[in-house]
Amino acid sequence: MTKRPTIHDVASLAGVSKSLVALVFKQDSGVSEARRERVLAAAAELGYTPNAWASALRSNNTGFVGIIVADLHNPIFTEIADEARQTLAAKGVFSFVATASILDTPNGRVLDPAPIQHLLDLKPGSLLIVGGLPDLQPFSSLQASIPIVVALTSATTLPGAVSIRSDDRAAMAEITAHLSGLGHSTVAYIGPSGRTVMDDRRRAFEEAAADSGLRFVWVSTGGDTDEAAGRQAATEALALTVKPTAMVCFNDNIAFGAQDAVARLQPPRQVAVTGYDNTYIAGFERISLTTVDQDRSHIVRQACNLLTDAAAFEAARGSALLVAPTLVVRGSSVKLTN
Amino acid sequence: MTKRPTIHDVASLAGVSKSLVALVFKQDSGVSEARRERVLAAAAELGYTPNAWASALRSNNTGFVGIIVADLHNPIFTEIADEARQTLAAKGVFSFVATASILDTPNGRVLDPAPIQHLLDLKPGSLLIVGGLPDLQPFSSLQASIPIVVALTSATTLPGAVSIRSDDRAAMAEITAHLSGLGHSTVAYIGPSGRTVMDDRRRAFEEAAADSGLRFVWVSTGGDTDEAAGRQAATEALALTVKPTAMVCFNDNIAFGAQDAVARLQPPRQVAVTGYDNTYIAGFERISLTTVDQDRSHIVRQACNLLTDAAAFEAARGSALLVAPTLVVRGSSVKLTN
DNA sequence: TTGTATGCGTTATCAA
DNA sequence: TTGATAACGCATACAA
Repeated sequence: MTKRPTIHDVASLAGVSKSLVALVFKQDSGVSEARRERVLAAAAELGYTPNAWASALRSNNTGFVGIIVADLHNPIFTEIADEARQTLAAKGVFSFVATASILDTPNGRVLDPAPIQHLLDLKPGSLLIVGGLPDLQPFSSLQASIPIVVALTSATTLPGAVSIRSDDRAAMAEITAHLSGLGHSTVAYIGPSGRTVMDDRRRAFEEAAADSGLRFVWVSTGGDTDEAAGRQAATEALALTVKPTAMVCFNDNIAFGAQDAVARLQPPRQVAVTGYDNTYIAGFERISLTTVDQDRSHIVRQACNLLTDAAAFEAARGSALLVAPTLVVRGSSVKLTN
Repeated sequence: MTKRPTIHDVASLAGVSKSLVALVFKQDSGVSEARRERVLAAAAELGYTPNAWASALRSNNTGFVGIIVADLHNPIFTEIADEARQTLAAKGVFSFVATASILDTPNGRVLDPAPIQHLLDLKPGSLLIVGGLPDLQPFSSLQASIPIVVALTSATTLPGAVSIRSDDRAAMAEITAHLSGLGHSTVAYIGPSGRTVMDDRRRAFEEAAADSGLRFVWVSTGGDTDEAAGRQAATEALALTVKPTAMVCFNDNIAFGAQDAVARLQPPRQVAVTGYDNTYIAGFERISLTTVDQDRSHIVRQACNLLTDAAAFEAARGSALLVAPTLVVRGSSVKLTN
């Protein structure tokens, strides 16, 4: 194995001290042109690149952005993470994505501290958390020292963080208005409970549904947010004695499961389904899911700005930014027929 | 900010030397029960966890598995990465997922070396690469020193690595037999070219199609593998003078795009579509995509075994393991009607 | 402008 | 069995 060249190797090849090499790779000024070129040439010859983590160990600040994805299975999480990574890269800021790991224990779901801790050991200059985590405890001691932005959920237990999410009340008002306009009067809400977004969104639905004069029932998916849980809960909802003619789902994944449940109905029956997130799948012709667009790029832009501009973050610290959602109407929200 | 406790803090609280604390956290034996308990108690009180990267710096070996995901947009990549992470965690092995970043340059697509380099700086004990990368250069100097496993593609430029992928020839033979059994005789292949899996899979299709006596045409998606490229290429294919009655797609994402193109046909016309990967989306009732199942869990199990068992890896070094695929027949592969 | 010394949190080596 | 010391690759204060 060819060992990776270090600052030491470059220094000895260029015939200078290690400090000088460090200087060349840090600042623009403070080193003479002649030496700078010698160092750069030596570095190029050896193929040297700085070891960012060794430097982090020493300086306690690398300036990179740590990105934590709550769940790889939800496309909107990976899309946001990926877009953030690209946006930051365009600004010349490096980011590192880590995925959270949820452990199923007898006491319920717990956040595995290890992957998080490992990312934090890397000493990120700021942190972006995408999606809801069972537990924000590992970050509580950090919120004073680095900017933390939480996207797609609110960070109630992290008062020093900034959260950016779409306005659920506005979204649910649009959805219920849309459905009642289509003639629906009995609607089921299919979604989980337990964490902030989950409960907030459901309550937002319930208020909006009441305002629109809809009869509604909530069928829980437990703590799950995937299509399997959606399929199961929707199947239950469709078997209720007071049959809902529309199902409003917590997110797209659950809605896809609900669509499955509708497709399997015997005898066939048309039931409207709506989602939340506008993942790319919702736009497929065969899916055509009416859903709420969270304005991904706006969320990402805002998040990246806060993550890289300390003053902007301080000004926003502790606030919960709401982004205006848009209802994307597609074929899944069918008109009521009888 | 409360600083994270270090080995130093634990040592002074327990009234022992740092070396002893390190020993306690390293091995089971070699330290007296009395001291071990004192150290453990102190560590618990302070909430100490070792800083893995500082230890990597010194020991040159952390034992963790680095996982590189080629593309977050493809569900099978994230699913494999996630399942590998869980499988390794069950074995008590920590893994860290990094996502590759592809840069669009005038010279075509290039792998951004930075994220890769950063992961390698962490000194993984072994490496899992999920999906095809434009360039395996950054790993060439590494293949002698640590086990590298490449999943879902072959590593032609990395002779020291082990690749695990499904048998494209077997899969394509099944697909073409299935389609010709349904009465199809003119089939379009929708897929990219340029990298190994891309070209291999296409050639496998062409051979199988010829063997099955099918007429076929290839409509390229360029270098793209997403649904937008699939939609576009499939639209072209459907407009050909010799109209294909079936479209075999490189992967599920492209197939979803192809399904979109079919759905938009005016006047409506039934065209069979097949995919490759059996992502969870393919199983949705409204999608019902006939596709090739790569036997995810078998691939993951095999990969994780090689990544954690040095002897097993050495025995397999340089080989390309083929996993038997299964054709999952669903509603999208319609019978030929006229 | 350049070099020396020291420390980040850890492990490895060697004595005791 | 335990402790002192050096080193990993780098950054920073300070001296030259």
